Amino acid sequence: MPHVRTQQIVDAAVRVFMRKGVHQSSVDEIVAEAGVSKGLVYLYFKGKKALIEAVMKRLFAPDLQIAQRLLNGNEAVSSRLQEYVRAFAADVERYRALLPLFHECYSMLGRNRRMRELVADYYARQESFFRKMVLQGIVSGEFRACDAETAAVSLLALQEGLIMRWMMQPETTDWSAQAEESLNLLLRALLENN
Amino acid sequence: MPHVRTQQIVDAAVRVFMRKGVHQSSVDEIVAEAGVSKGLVYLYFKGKKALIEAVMKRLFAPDLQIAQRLLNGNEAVSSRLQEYVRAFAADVERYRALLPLFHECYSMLGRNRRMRELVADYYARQESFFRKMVLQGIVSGEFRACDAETAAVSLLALQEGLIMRWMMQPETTDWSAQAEESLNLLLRALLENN
Amino acid sequence: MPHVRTQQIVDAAVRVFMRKGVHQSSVDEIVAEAGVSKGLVYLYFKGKKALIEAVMKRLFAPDLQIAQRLLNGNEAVSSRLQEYVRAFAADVERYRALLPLFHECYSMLGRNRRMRELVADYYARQESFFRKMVLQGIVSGEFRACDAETAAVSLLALQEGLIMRWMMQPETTDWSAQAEESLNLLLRALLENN
Amino acid sequence: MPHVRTQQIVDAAVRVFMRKGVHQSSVDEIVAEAGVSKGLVYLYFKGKKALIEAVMKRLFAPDLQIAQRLLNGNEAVSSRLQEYVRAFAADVERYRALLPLFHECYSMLGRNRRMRELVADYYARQESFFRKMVLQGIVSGEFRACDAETAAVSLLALQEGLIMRWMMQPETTDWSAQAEESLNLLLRALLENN
DNA sequence: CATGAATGAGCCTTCATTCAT
DNA sequence: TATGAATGAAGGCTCATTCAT
Repeated sequence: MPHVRTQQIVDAAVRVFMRKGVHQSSVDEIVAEAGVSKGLVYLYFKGKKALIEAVMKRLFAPDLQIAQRLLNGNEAVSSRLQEYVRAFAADVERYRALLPLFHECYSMLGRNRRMRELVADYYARQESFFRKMVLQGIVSGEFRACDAETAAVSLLALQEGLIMRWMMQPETTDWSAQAEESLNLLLRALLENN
Repeated sequence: MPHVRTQQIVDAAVRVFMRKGVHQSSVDEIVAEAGVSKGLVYLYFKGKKALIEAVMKRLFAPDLQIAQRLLNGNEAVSSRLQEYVRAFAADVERYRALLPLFHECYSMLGRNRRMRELVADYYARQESFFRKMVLQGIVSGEFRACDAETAAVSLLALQEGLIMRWMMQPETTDWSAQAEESLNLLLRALLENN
Repeated sequence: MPHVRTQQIVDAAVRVFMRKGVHQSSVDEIVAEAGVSKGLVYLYFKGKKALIEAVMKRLFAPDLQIAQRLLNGNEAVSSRLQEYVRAFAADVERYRALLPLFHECYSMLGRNRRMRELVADYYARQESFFRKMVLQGIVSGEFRACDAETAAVSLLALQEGLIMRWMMQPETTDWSAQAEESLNLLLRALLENN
Repeated sequence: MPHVRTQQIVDAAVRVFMRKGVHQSSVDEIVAEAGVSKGLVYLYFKGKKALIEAVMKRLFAPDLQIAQRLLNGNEAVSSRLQEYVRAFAADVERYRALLPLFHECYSMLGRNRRMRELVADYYARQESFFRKMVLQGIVSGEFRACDAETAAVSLLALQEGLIMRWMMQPETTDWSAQAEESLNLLLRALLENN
């Protein structure tokens, strides 16, 4: 799968998709951007749909690395969640041009099983990360004995909602701070002596 | 603008978009659904883009009526927010087939100023509703003296995030309850004696 | 069905198919020949396949008119069959450039149900014509009491086989005479006092 | 030409052509079926056209062995022709999946000189066989003094026509019997005392 | 106001063929 | 001999948009 040519084409597709959106981009444009022939795309991908899926797969991949690292940290869960939010905010900042892409993908969910599985998998992992973090907090006595599932769902929803808000108001200057404040508000509901 | 023919076409467009999505729907299909001629669509709308915008305008409109009513209520803010969540959940349940449509719109935000304004306006109103509610709570002593802006943003983000989650996991049986639990968690961070 | 535009497109398709064959002809060429836009073809025909079917339908149609006329004649069956062969030979002569077309169609029979039905129908009618003629001959005492079915099948086979032979040896000068001689040979097996 | 690799490729091509037809088959499929590399095909054949020609050459080749054997037989010509028909019917039965292939070839005749020569040669041999048989019959007094050429042409046409009929009506159960009946009818026109 | 026949640019995809290795 | 990655021309088809009536 990490074939050099696959990489090259997916990279180009990401760039073109960022510029024009998925539906407005033609295979010709991707081909031109990648510097390969049109036929080659169909040698490595079954069609445009498959290429889109590959692009999304690639875009979803890196987000979970931060989570994995933080899961094994020693600091307070609150601190680690705050660090996560900061890292995530930086990530989103860097790939902000990709946000519309995600929404295009989300809009396919009802009609594309592969895409649905891809996205569902990503969200399951994210939720799992939050749940584990909350459980760590409860076990260590940092958090009160709340329902970890509800907390995880709320944290995830908060994250997603903030991204959406950010997409709609790109002029917000200090998005990272806003995200942290929201997180802190929610943490207040989780912390023990509060 | 509220011409009877305009209405007829937009209604048909909504139905077709629900069935197939915005990009997969052709003007021919909408025309057939509306029972009008193709030329008529171009008499009332400048093009497909304008039609999509009209459709979204219509879809964004009604959601805020509940909010307006609750804003003038007498019960505790917590109760009214809970009621809002229930009403909203019921609404989303009813129009769940439209969710992908919204995402298609969101994906246009970067390249369509009209759409951006439309959506931004909607979110501004939503946020305003939450902010006013929080302020009411603070004034009445129900909520502690927190930052109303942050609270409003968080409530809005929570709402959006939950919708997205629901879209991705349509099998979730009791979505309304889940939403209420998340709201309660956040309320815990806002209530005075907690 | 006999829409003026349909006619126009089918006519053009016949001409292009005659020049290049079915598979070597592109829709663009047909469109250019017909002097209409590409989209129009797809307004009247579901696709290239459907267009080919329409072409064949048209080509099969006229052959049966002669047969119908001869069926109601008063002369001896032998004479009328001879006349049929002459008329048919003239017809084939005129449309000789179309013969490869028929073979292209025949080669589709296994993978195209519509085409199969079309051709089967044509052959059923032809056979019916020959059977009725033979029966007329038997009833009138011109022919001996033979199996009309076998005779019809043989006449039909003879006709098809001669066409094929002619296609393969276009240089044959007097094809009509050859066809008549073959018919006479077969008639010898059918006539009473022989 | 009878190189082992050539054989291997042509064999594979025949199998693929039988499954999908000439035009619907890609070089890739033939290559996969043959288990060789794509480049190799172009090493042994100038292109797809040349490969098709090689395939047809192979398919036309074996049919004449029966004829040769029967030509040297001692039995009555009628009997031998009947035997020929039976053998031929069995042959066609066995290779019925190839019939569409022949029609695809026939449709190329007008635009492919090589193919034309190939087919013409085959038919010349077939006709020659029938002519010799008829002449044997005339010499031996079994047949009346008819025009051997006309008789041969008729026999050949009958054979071809019957094959075509069979291709179009694959459901015909006893094709061999039908063929024999048709032959007998024609023989009636050739036999002396009739 | 209203129609719907007509347009044509543009898209995705296929596939015979080549060539560096 | 043999490979198979790479090519790119060409094809079928869609669909937003126009315009004569």
